[in-house]
Amino acid sequence: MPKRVDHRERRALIADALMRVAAEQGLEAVSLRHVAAAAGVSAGMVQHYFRTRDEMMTFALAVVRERNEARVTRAISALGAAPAPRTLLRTMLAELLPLDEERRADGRVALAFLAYTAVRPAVAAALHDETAALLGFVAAQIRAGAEGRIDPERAAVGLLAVMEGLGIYLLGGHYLPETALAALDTQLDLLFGPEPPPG
Amino acid sequence: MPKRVDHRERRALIADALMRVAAEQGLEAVSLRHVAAAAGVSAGMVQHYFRTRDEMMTFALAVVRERNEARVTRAISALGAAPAPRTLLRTMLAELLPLDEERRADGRVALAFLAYTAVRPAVAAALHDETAALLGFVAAQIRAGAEGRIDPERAAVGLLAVMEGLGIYLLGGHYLPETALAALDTQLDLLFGPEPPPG
DNA sequence: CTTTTTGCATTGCAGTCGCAATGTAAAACG
DNA sequence: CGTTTTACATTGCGACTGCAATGCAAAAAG
Repeated sequence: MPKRVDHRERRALIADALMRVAAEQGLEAVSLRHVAAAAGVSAGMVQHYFRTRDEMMTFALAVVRERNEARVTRAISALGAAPAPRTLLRTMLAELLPLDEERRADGRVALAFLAYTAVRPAVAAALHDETAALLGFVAAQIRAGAEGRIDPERAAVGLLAVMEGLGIYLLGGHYLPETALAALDTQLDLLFGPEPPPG
Repeated sequence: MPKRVDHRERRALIADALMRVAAEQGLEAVSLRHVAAAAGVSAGMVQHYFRTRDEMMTFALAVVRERNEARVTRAISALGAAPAPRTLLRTMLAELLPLDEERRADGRVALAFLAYTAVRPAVAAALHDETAALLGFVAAQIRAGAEGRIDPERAAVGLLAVMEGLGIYLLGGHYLPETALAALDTQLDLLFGPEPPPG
């Protein structure tokens, strides 16, 4: 086996370029040649690492999900051991919101993929599992931290929906970041009772 | 002026076909020829009523928004005079969720347009105004109906976000319609206090 | 050394795209 | 009547698309 190169690295390089194109011009502008140009490589090389466009798209979708997962994991582990459920949820959900330009770019790509998968149900299965896992985690936190007034499952569905909806509105530029964060805190107030965050 | 035809009617016919194509295959499949085929007319006729593709897209986007507005207006007026704020909000928000196949199709198109406008900020201004108007209305209802415990503005942002997020998850097939409705009612419980709906 | 496999570049092809140009039929106007 | 204006239909062009095919250099294998 000659000229060993790191396949994952190359694919990640190409996927990065793809996401740059998608964030700036939409998924419809993602073509072999555009991505190649954005990555500064030849179109043939892109074709060498992704035999079809769909294969490239699927890989990029996986990258988006892994990025989000890494972000959440990092933010949570930075909280130290056994944080309060409310703090944990607030940290996690705020991390998932497109509050800075980097996350906005990722969010635009995620939104484009959301519309993409809405028409290709086969690809949407992975997202389904991700939501289910997230939902279970959030419900557990609510169960642990909130008073027993409300059904944790239902409250978790609502809380995740708030996060998702705020993300959409933020991407559309309808709200300022502080408005979205205030709405998120208000939602947590409703679930956990009013509690001014320390610091 | 010869051969008088109703321009609005023709444009609506074409826009209907466009939305059928967009709902089934995504916005990227919306081309002059595809739309013409779906409408059962020639491509030249489409070009006669929309000089550019962008003009056609913009018109279709307006149609989506008008459909939603009409749906909400109809559902609200069916409530009779002076309904309770909570009832009003629940009716309105439930009407905006993609709970049946017709609204799912519209929702897929709306989602596609959302991703579309995320990359074309100039087109997004109209959506911005719509959100602001909706937000003011929801805030007024909350102010009128909920106890003074919470800031109506923030609560309105959260409530709209819940609706939007539930819509996204419903389109992705992550939740059943009854799960989404239960989450919506839970959210209203949080704002207005637990109150079993009559009937 | 030769052989073989891999990495990548280039080229070409069939198809689709938006859009302009052109043609034609028909109806209102003078 | 003729003229003009509207409502389409058809054709064609340049640009772009995904993708297959082909070529070629370099490095590992024997």
